[in-house]
Amino acid sequence: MPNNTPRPVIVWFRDDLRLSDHPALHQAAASGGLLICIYVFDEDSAQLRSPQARPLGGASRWWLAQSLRALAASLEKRGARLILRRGPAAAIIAELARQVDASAVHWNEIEIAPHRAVADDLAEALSVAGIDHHRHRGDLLASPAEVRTKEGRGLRVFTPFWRRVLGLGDPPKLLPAPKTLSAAQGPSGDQLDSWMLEPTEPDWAGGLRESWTPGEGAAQDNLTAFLDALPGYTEGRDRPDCAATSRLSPHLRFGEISPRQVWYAARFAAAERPAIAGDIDKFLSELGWREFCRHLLHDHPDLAERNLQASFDAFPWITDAAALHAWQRGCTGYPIVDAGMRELWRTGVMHNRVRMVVASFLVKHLLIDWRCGEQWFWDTLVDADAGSNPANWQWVAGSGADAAPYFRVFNPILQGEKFDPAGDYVRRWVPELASLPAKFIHQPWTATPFELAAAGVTLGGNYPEPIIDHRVGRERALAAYAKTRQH
DNA sequence: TTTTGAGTTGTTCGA
DNA sequence: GTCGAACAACTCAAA
Repeated sequence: MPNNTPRPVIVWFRDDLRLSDHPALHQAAASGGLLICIYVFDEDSAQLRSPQARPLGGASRWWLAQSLRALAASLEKRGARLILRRGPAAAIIAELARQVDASAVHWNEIEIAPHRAVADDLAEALSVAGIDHHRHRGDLLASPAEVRTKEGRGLRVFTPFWRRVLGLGDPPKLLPAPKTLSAAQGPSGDQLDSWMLEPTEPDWAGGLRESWTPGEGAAQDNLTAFLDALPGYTEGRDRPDCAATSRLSPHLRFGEISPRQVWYAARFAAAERPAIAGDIDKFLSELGWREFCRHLLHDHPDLAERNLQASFDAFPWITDAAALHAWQRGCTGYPIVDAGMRELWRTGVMHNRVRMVVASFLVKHLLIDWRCGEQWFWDTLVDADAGSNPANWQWVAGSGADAAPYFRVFNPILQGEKFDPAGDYVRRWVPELASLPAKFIHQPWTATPFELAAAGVTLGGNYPEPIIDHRVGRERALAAYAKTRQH
């Protein structure tokens, strides 16, 4: 006698913690089966235990926990449930699929080699078990296969790369969030707290909570508010003392919003307001950089490990634990650098302009290997992305694709005066300097003892002396780069 | 195959 | 104070 109960359909959530424009969820819901939604916290698959797939950093773990709560809540609102499991994803999902006699498993692809490899394992296990699987398009505007040179290589210069992506036209149309979901009587899962994603003793996440609301709803709100305030983005985006950036990066990182959604929202805003077309193009090109870095990672899975330009393998990096520590804690004596590093520690992000300044300082003034900086960012950024983080560090160091020329050494005083002219950004994150006049805020050592005393600043006391003289650091960097170029 | 033009984000120096 | 040149040479993409 035939069983009329529809068989369940599994949706495997990954870096796509949203309901709208979610191809896997959309298809699964449309297929009419009863849904089982699952997220697997996977630090156990062999493919994810290599240098090419590092465990999440502390800040990212915190974000993940909040984002999963938000996703679970919005699934429940629509009648479904999020099941949490921990362990090797392929084995766990294949086993679940057999247990519940699933008719199919759906997921969105992650175009990162180790994640693809895990998905390949699952696909194989499901095929053996005779269960359908559907791999849906991932969170890229274009697939790496679509953007190749005539010789079949990936593009390594941004401008031609982005022209090619733009030439492909609009990405696939957006998919609406399913209005209601029919959930299967699902098996049980883990309690989120048992994963210990959030810090307890000490609880250092206070600054993250103050700064962010993870989840799809907040991501959409941020996007709308940002596009409303977009005029002037092209200049404003470089000003850490102004709130001109989109603040979408961690939402994109965890797939709470898709790049396609950002793309269409921006294009719609441009159509409505032709006057801001230039600002829109500039903003979309930032999405292009995310895309570029991910394509680069696709072609170079060891991007976080290995210099893209092999000539840098001989670079004379210095091991200096004390200097690295001073940089990490925001105690270099350069206010703009220290402000950035403290913003990062407190909020899990750093303004883009300041990221370049602190990165240049670590790599060029201190001659510390870019991988040390990349790893620190990986641990402390809520938007730490497997593509963007190493690609941009390599860009600053000069070892990357389309890299900055060696002689581009950011002057931390000049950068501060140019992009934080009144010193508001420094005052916010380095409060011990808050009473200094703007004239000295980016170079407190040039103030007289009287002026320092009046502002309550003691150099070498409550604020450090510069750990290296700018001119000395610059000359030393240029000399080191000159040596590398001879190879 | 060869050639050509171009390449995210800067700083310093001297006229 | 402002402005242009120098800071190198190399790789990439496309014609």
